[in-house]
Amino acid sequence: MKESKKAQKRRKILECAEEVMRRDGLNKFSMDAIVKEADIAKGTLYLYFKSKEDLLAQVTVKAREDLLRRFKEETGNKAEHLDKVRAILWTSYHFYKEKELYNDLVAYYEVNRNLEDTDALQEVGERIQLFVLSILDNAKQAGHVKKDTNTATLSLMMWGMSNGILNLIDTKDTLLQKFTGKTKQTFYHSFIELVIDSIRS
Amino acid sequence: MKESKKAQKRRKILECAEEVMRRDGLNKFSMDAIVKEADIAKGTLYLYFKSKEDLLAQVTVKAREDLLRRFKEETGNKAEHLDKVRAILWTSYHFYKEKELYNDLVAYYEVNRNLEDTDALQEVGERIQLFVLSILDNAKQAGHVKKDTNTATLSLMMWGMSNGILNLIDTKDTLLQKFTGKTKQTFYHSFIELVIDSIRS
Amino acid sequence: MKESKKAQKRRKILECAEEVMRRDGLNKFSMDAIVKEADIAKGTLYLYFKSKEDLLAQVTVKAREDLLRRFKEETGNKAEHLDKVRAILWTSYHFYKEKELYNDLVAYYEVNRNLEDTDALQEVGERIQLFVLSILDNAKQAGHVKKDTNTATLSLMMWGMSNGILNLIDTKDTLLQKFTGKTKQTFYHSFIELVIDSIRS
Amino acid sequence: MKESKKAQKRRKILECAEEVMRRDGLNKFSMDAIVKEADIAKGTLYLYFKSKEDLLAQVTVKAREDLLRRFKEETGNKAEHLDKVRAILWTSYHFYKEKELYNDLVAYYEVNRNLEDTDALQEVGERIQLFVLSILDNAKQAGHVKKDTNTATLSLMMWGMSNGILNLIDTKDTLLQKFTGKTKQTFYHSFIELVIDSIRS
DNA sequence: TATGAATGAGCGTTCATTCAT
DNA sequence: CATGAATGAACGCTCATTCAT
Repeated sequence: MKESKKAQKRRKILECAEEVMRRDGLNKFSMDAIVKEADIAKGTLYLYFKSKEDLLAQVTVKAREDLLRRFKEETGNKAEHLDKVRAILWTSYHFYKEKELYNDLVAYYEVNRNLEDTDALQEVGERIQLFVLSILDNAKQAGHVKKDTNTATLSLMMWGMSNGILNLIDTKDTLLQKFTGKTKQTFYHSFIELVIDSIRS
Repeated sequence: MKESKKAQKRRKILECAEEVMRRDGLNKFSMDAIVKEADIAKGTLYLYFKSKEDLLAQVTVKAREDLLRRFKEETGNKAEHLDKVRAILWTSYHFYKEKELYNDLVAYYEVNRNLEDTDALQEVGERIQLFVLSILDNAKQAGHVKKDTNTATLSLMMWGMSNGILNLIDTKDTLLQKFTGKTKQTFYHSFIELVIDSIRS
Repeated sequence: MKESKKAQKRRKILECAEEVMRRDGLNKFSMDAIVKEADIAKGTLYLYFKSKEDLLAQVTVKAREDLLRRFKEETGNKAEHLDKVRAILWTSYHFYKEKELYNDLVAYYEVNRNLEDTDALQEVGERIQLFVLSILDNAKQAGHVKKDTNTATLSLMMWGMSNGILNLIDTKDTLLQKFTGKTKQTFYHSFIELVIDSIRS
Repeated sequence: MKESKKAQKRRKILECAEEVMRRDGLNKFSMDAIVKEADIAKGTLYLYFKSKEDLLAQVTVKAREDLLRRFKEETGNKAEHLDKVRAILWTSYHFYKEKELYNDLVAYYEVNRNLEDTDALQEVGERIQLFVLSILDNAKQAGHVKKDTNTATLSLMMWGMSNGILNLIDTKDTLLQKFTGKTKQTFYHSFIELVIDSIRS
């Protein structure tokens, strides 16, 4: 399986790239650092990824795929429909706590508007949306969510809002303490309940 | 009026810097580009701003001050308490549409964790929070907002959520169309009503 | 006395320049630092000194004049001819310990060959040589120095050698300790006695 | 022989660097000039030397190694012990005449106190001292040098004095002519005999 | 005479990308 | 497939000097 060997190496490089990005920051990391971390030659890196931007996009795709997998795991555990919704939001929180890189990637793409989502990037984004949408639709059908809720809109809105809250939590810790006296987790809990309140029937 | 002449030039440079940042992106813009845009010599730029980071911080301060001014103007026009809250959120929206740079700046400082907010930067951030808080407190006192609402938490949460939504609107337009069929404005309207619903008594 | 007022300011700037050169080093100091130290405007500095190089030359002239003055004081105290010669060499040592800048200046001019001695610089150099020469000639005439000593040659040689030794003392302290176990002062003493031994009759 | 090819290029760059330093001066030379002289790209220079300071240190090491090699050659030719000592001093003279850069390098590291000698730099300096010391010790053991001579002290002193004299010769030619009428070589000869006189038994 | 804002060539260094082997 | 030496444009920043006021 030559095929699998190549894929394996690709995965290894991707993991090293994640590590380097986490360590050095999305604005500072260099291709050199990745090459060193992965213990490969400069040219080899360009054999697998055609540019720095491409590598960044593929790391992002992987991160989003990981997130989707976690969504599925965590919602699978829950019986109640609204708990599944809560699980989605808490997973975003925990995912960010474990691998803050993910949220950096989101923000990075937002700041660098001219980096347009690649096809693969869009595709996994859509898969995430579709999954969240299915959770919401089921909850609605089961009557646990207001009849007049536009689930598609809500699905996207949850994504936007939770990213915004996570960024705030991540960078405005002092302000958070000073104004609310709450921990990050308590603050995020308040956010989740605000969302749930506004949709529950 | 020597004073005013220097201040005038400073303002001019700041405006050129804004333009360049908008055009080239916060991660890509160069001091050279600003120098060229402002039609001044390299050294002159460093006469007014001691480093690239300093310049960035001062542009951010200016943007936040502009935002606060707009908050005051727009809430001043409204009679109803909840309309004042709506005005805050709509102002963020319009402000971003006119000067999308502002939201990038917010996110930028969030992505670059080790760029610590300067004193001036923090101070204006707090002034914004305090202003929004006063609006919410008044609304609560007047009985238009639920008794059990934690206004300080809400104030911060509104900031986080609206930034997240604005980023999403800005970068995921295709997704927005595909999933909801809504315009940016309609989508943002839904967001505002979700917030209002969850706080009104 | 407008004249004296100008001369006074010139002297003040010169002293500030010395201070800055001592503090920041001959290779690192900037005209800005001098302007700040002397509390004058940039343009004013250039009113008194036509360039950085000119300023450096004039500081050097002043340093050499100070050295010559000290030579005269210290040799004046001594009765014995050979003690006067010793006094010359010890004065170089103490002068360097108090104002190491002097030796830096010497070295600086040596490293920067294309900085040619200005007329004023040469002139004070010659005055120093003539003074040392007169000390040596008197000692020779008094029979305390070998008859066949070429005093002019010796005078220059003493200058060269003591500068070399002072530089070595200044920068190779570790080597000095490791190889000889001597203090700077003891080492310099050995040097002086080597010189005296080789000329005394 | 990949190894040798890299070493060869390193040597070539080192030689070009020497040439540029000689031409432009140790305080003025730029990395750009070296790149141009060696006809390589800017980045290539940094592939071989990690900074300007590193390059300077390595050029100095090379110069000192060359000097030591010459010391060994020239002393090897001589039968008499004192002629070996003379050979050391004459070698310094000739070495400086051929590659005046060497003495500048010595002085440069002395002027720039905070450029600490790297390990390699110190090590070759010590090797030189040890070699000279061995010459002096042999001469002493053979009874050609005074019994009470401290050879370690003398070894260092010879280094210091000859550097001082060479600098003087190099930069005070006019003074030398005017005061002594001697050529550089004759003057240096006088210096050597002064040293020899003061140590011979 | 004194000022200090303005200049701009120049610096050391980095790094994404290429290509001959 | 893999290598890693080589590239060179671009970067943020400095500073001696000038000149209009």
